[in-house]
Parts: sequence; C-alpha cells; structure tokens
Amino acid sequence: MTYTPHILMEIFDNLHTYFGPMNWWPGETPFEIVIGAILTQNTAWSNVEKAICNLKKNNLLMPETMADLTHDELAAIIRPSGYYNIKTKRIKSFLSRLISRHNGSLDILFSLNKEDLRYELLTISGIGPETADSIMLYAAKYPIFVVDAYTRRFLMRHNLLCGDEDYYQIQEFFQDNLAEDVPLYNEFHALIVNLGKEFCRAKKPLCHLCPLKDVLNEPDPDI
DNA sequence: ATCCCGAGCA
DNA sequence: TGCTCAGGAT
Repeated sequence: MTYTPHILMEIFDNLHTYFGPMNWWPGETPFEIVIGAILTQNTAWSNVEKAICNLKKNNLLMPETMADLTHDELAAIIRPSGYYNIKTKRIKSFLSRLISRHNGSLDILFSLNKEDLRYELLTISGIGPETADSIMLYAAKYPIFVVDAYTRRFLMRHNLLCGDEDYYQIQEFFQDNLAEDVPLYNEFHALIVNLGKEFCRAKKPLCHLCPLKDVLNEPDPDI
C-alpha cells in the first residue's frame, strides 16, 4: 500500500485541532489503568467508570486485596461494566500472574523491556493484543501504538489499508511513520476512537462533516 | 462464528 | 425494543 508522506501527522493535526486534547487516563495510577483496560473490552467507558468507582469506594484498587476476593464478590463489584463473569476471570488471571511472577508489583512487571513485557501480557488469558498494548502505552508508558476496530475502519475508508493486514502490520504502519512519542500515541489513539464514534461510524458515516474530509490518500496506482 | 452482559440512547 | 460499546477465548 502506498501513501502520501506525512499523511498520518496531517490526520493527527486535523483530529487534534477538531477534538482538542482527549486526556485519556490522566494522572491515574498504573494499576487503575490496567484494571480499566480489561474492564473496557468491548464496553462503553461510561459503564467502566461505574465499576472503577465501586472498586475505589471499597478500597480494592490494590493487587493483593483484589486477589483475595472470591469470584462472586469481585463479579458483583464490577458488574456495571458488563461481561462481569469473564472479566472477573481475566482480572484474576492477571493478578495471579502479577503476584506469582512479579511479587505483586507493577514496577517490577513494567521493568521488563518492550518485547518481554508484550509477551508476558499476551500469555495471560484474557489479555489480547489491544489490551496488552493499552497497558503498555497508557500504564507502562512505552511508545506502542494501540490498534482497534476504529483504527482499521478509518484507515480502510481513507485507502490506507487493503483489508487483509493483521494487527501488527497496522501497528507497524503507525510506528514506522511517526516519531516514537508516548504522548503522541496516547492522544492519537484516543482521537481515532472519538472519530470512529462521531463520524467514521460503521453505519451511516458522516463523511461530509468529517474533520478528515480533506485528508485523503490517493488510490494505489500499482493495482 | 458465537458467546459473554449491563447501560445508554434512537 | 433494538443496537452499540476503549475485545478475547472457544
């Protein structure tokens, strides 16, 4: 796939100008971000907030404390986030890995290098590519670009994908064409999510009103 | 391809 | 009432 130089930065600048700073996970603790990353899988953030609020009210945002809860106790507390039985298992599988192999310390877990941390996260049941990368970017502060369904959809519509690229090819597209910049990756992913919700929607997208309507990639001449 | 699930919104 | 949502496992 060919594309015009710096098109990603043009896209970013347009989105940032239109939406302003997204402020995702500002000033939250790394542990809260990890739990939030699991809770928000295929779930509206407003529902995750309720679950996080419950955890805070009960002073449960600590690895050992949360790990001591029974399945049913934890499930009841995170219930507003939906998928509560599955997410309880996922949180528990993360906690048991953190406690058994990293002394219950996120600082120790996050002291792994990029590749080792990614592998460590991906081998936890319930943490897939997007959740692993969200944790790496937003909690561990590694320059890792987070790819999701919104990202794929808007790249498709702007002729920046063929359609058969996998998660890591899309991630490399961003990382190879942008500076390694944690705040940039943080903001860019958040802006793409907003774009996907408000304009680049699955059904009846609002292309005529889109902040990216003038940023279009040329069709690939090789085909 | 199907299941997991509550909350908000048209 | 029906649909979607900061996905992943089976």
